[in-house]
Amino acid sequence: MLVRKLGSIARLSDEERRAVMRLPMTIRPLPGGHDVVCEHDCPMQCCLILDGWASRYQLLAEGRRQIFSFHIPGDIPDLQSLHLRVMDHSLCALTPVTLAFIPHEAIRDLTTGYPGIAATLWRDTLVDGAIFREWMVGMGRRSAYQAVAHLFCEIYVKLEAVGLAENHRYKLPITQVDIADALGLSNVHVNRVLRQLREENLVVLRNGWLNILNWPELAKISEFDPLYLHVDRLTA
Amino acid sequence: MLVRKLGSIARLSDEERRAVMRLPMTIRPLPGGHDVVCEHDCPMQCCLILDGWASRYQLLAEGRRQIFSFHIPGDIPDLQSLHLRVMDHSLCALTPVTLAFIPHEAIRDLTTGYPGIAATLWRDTLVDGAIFREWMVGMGRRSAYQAVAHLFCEIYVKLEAVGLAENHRYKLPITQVDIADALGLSNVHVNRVLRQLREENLVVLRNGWLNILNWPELAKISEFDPLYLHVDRLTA
DNA sequence: CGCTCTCTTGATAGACTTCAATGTTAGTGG
DNA sequence: CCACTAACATTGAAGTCTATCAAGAGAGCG
Repeated sequence: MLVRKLGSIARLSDEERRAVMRLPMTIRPLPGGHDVVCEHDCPMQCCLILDGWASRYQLLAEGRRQIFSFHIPGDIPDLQSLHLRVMDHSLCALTPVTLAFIPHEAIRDLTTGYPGIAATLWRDTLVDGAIFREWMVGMGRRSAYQAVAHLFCEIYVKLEAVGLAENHRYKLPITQVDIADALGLSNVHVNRVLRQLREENLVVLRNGWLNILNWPELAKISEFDPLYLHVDRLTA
Repeated sequence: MLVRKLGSIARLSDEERRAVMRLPMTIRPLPGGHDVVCEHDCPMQCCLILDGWASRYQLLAEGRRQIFSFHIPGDIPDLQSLHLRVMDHSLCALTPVTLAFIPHEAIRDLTTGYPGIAATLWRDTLVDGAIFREWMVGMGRRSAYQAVAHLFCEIYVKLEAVGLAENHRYKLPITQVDIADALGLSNVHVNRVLRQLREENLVVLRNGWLNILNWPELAKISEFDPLYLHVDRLTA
């Protein structure tokens, strides 16, 4: 899985591929809703998502919550702990997940020995940052309607890039509250936006499945430009 | 300058220090308001800010703008171009700036030869991302009042960390429009929030100088916790 | 079957925006 | 030294988007 992920970002030499394969991993399932790491933790390992969804978030006073990102299989959502000792946010499983834990030390040895792999992982954190910026645009300068549409576009492109979605349709195992906390909205308003999107025959979200009925229009109204996802590396 | 910056993040060995000193640089001044790199550019160099302020931003339809970050001397605001070919946002000088341009190739050679330096720069992009996340919290889950206060706290800590501010007072060479575009607000509302902060004897912004009159209270109302800036490395 | 979680909808309220006008400051040139 | 300009800051009034509160409807689960 990791080889596949890294290979999708940059070409790996055979030697690099073997080195990645040698990484020690502890595979462990975790039930949905459970935290993987919490704010203020100082983890000694990173995790690779083999199956399921996760999200990074932070809790604030009065029950407020901000979700920073959604993660899908192939992601390493806590790669930052490799170089930042203390977690400044938490990571939780949105669904039951299967995680492969890799000790920091092993990753550090790998990146020291193979600068190309270091660059590839580094690039991953840069894309991570690019997605944060795009979410900032959504919260700061887009309407709730556009923001929700944009999120659905983004998730589709990410899922499709790793072969987990096609035909503008995908499993979206998150609640409306999650969407609200990701976009800085209230759950009530998310519900209304979803209804509007449904009534306009753009998107239908039902029973955990998202169906994009009119992709061109959805991308247009949300001003979606996938450039920031930088999935173009190999095709460019 | 670069040595100082990197040294403030992690200890450099003498050899690493010498390698950094050998980096080829082209120093060039730029007038305020000018773009350094634009969205869709494919730069072949990064720039280190020697003097002045810069900001990263994106323009949207109907004159909307989202500012992603403010940068001060010592920052390398376009480090992402090292690994992401196409710029997904722009970088402009907020004030007249002095920039040191370093070719990508030189940085790549450096990071390949010195994994410790690679890790240090990588860490820098991780902190960059952490700041984005905190801004997301501000736009998504904090009131305008809190968000403005939080921004002032953040900038102070960043400036103080590089010795450019003390006594809870600093030069803030940005307009209210800039603040609005950074926080996803209107300039009118920023003005009102500033008035409120002034009337409550918390912060005064006048003639480009920011004066924090009551730091503890300001940090408290904005829920400011500097953990996410990760300036603790050497002291921890 | 009852419990809990999530979704849905209406009514009301508040935060923030937009529009528009005026005041202020700094810089420029006569 | 003063008029003139341009950019930035300030204020009021009106409007809109989104939040909050509240209540009911489904859906999944032991």
